[in-house]
Amino acid sequence: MLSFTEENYLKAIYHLSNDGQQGVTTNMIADHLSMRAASVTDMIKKLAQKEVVSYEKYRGVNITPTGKKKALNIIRKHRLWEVFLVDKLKFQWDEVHDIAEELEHIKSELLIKRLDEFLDFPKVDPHGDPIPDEHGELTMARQIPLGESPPHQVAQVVAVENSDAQFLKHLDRMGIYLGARIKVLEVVEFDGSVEIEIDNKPAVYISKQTADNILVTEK
Amino acid sequence: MLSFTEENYLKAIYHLSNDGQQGVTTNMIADHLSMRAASVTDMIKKLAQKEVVSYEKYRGVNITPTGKKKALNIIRKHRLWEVFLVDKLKFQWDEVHDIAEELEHIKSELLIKRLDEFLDFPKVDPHGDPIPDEHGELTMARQIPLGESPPHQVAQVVAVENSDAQFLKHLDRMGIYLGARIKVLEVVEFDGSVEIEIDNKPAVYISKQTADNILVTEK
DNA sequence: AAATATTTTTAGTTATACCTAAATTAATTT
DNA sequence: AAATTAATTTAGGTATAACTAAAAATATTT
Repeated sequence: MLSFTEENYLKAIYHLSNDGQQGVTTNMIADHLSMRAASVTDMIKKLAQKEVVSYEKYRGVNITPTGKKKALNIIRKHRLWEVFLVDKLKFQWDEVHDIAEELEHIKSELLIKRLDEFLDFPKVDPHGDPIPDEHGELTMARQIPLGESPPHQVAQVVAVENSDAQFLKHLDRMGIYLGARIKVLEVVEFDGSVEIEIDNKPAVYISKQTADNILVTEK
Repeated sequence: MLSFTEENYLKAIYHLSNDGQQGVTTNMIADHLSMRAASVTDMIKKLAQKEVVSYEKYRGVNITPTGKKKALNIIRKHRLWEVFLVDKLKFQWDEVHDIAEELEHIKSELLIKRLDEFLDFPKVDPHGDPIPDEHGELTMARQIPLGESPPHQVAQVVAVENSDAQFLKHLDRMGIYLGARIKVLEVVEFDGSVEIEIDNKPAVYISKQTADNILVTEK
């Protein structure tokens, strides 16, 4: 059984190990969780002893299959609660992250089973991120940053890389939302900003930083 | 701000101080929380410093007005979550306590406001206990026998006058449970039997004897 | 009222999860 | 390859919330 804190570390390690080619470093974890490197080293040892990560001194950590399954289960709970908050309690999709961060640690498999049922087995959360199934399987379409979408082809917003309230507010002001259809007209060489058409409305420019944080799938 | 643990102590003290004629003793709290008396003494000092209880050595504790308000807020959350679990997620009323014990500590006033709305402002939990309002006011609604509930107005089952296994089994078969919403359609002159609608399902008749033993509050 | 029993508190210990400062290892420059 | 820089770990410390054992205060019996 993992503690609240251990669960948060494990989730961070999962998110930071993109495909797990090489180990996640101590500093990466410390940054991500706003914690000091020394504290991270302590916790890594505990997680290694519980066999949810493998760890070699100075070499970073790798999540084990057991750990990955546990991480995906936490993510499943987080995303199901987000769906609940938006679909049932009428929260905005940019308001739900922090609350779900707490709800995801409630311990009851039956609760999650019933919640899933109540929400009619959603496949994605309000940010467009896929919800792992009860076995920890994640099935999803390939997601690419908006700037990499081929020009003059319609793509659909399915997720954001950043759940910052400020960023989400910015998207809202620009008229960009989950499910929006966007056509890239041009990527500006100079600064990487992107000229786009949202839902066939007049073209606008968005910064490279914004474009990088919007994930789309080809339609 | 109180920690998870402090909240649990405060709740225990509230429950143990029936009207607060005299102080709650260290041992009472220790028993109630399955903890050692020495640990309780430590925590009491902390709670006294935070001014949610008043404390005099060897004399037990009394909850302060501030503390009482906080305790009632936690109880409010607990009971609202219980309503959610039973009404929406189809749990049995005897399965929900432990889960609500965790959910009650989620920190978000907005969440509770929205949950209350979503549940249609329930006045009692699935065990028939009253839900404090957002100001910490506990208005125990007047309990009346079902037969005296005004026709065509929804009432909620809050208690039974009779705890006979046979009677309870009968209620169960009829689909009547604590927290059920019942609308009286008509009281039959001839024999006093009552035509009711339970949770908006097709109307049924119950005998006068049964109706007299079901206590409801107006919703 | 003295003796005994019970309750409560104090003092000192443990585990968790964080921290700072110093030491060590690894990576990068020169 | 040596020197410097950066990353990581170790060592030791703090706060929280529990514990045991002993001391002190209160309550009950005789």
